[in-house]
Amino acid sequence: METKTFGQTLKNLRRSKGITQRELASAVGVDFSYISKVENNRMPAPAADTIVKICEKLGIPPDKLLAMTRKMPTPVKEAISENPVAQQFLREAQSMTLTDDEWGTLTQQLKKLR
Amino acid sequence: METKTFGQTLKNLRRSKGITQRELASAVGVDFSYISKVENNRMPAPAADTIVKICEKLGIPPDKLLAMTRKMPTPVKEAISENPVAQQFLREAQSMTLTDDEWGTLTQQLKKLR
DNA sequence: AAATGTGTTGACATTCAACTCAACTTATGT
DNA sequence: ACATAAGTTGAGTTGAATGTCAACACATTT
Repeated sequence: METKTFGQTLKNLRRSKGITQRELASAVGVDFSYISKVENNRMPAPAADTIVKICEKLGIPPDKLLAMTRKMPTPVKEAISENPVAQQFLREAQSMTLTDDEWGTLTQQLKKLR
Repeated sequence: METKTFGQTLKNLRRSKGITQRELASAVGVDFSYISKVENNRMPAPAADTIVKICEKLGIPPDKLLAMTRKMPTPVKEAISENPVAQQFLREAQSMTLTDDEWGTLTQQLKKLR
């Protein structure tokens, strides 16, 4: 399981779409030199919301890149942090160290809720 | 439902255990004047990890105090944010804007998992 | 009353995230 | 070879989070 860095992964994705750093940067609203640094791991990964914008420009879902950074997009974070019951749920879940399958089960049950 | 502030709640808890600000502070690893400010709402609530330490010293579960803040302990945050499946669950949940009852139901189902 | 323990306040400090800006280098097309 | 496009690098900025330190006030004990 050779884990690539966030920067390398981003660089590959961007190139595969034939987009320059400048194009990506201006679409996202940051300086292109910042993209360069991120791609070369000179800086930590961007804020979650910036990652989401990057993925929009690249036309891909943000899940993979987000998961590499241990960051959460603002809407998700707020939805959770404003709700004590949700927090309770997450603390339980964490202390149980759920498997992926179990998370999947919960997602199913979540959908059945409506 | 008269909601007490974090500071007031902490002050009551600490006093009920007969602990001074200095004792608590040194057990937690912060300056006692910081505890004072938090108790008097001169500062925002401490970092989640600090709250956990406070509760350890007080001999109580951190849930109640944590729930009063919008913060999540590092282990919890990391466990969910580095797991794509968990993130997917959260994105779903967030987009559905679950009620407290629904979160409660999920917590029940979570416990039934084992 | 003096000493000691406890609490409060204002000003300042540190760390980190998340960048920007200007200058430079390298690669590419004509 | 030259111009232009693309990428890299160093230094500095801004703001939020999370505190520290010194000075003082109040309360309690001896």
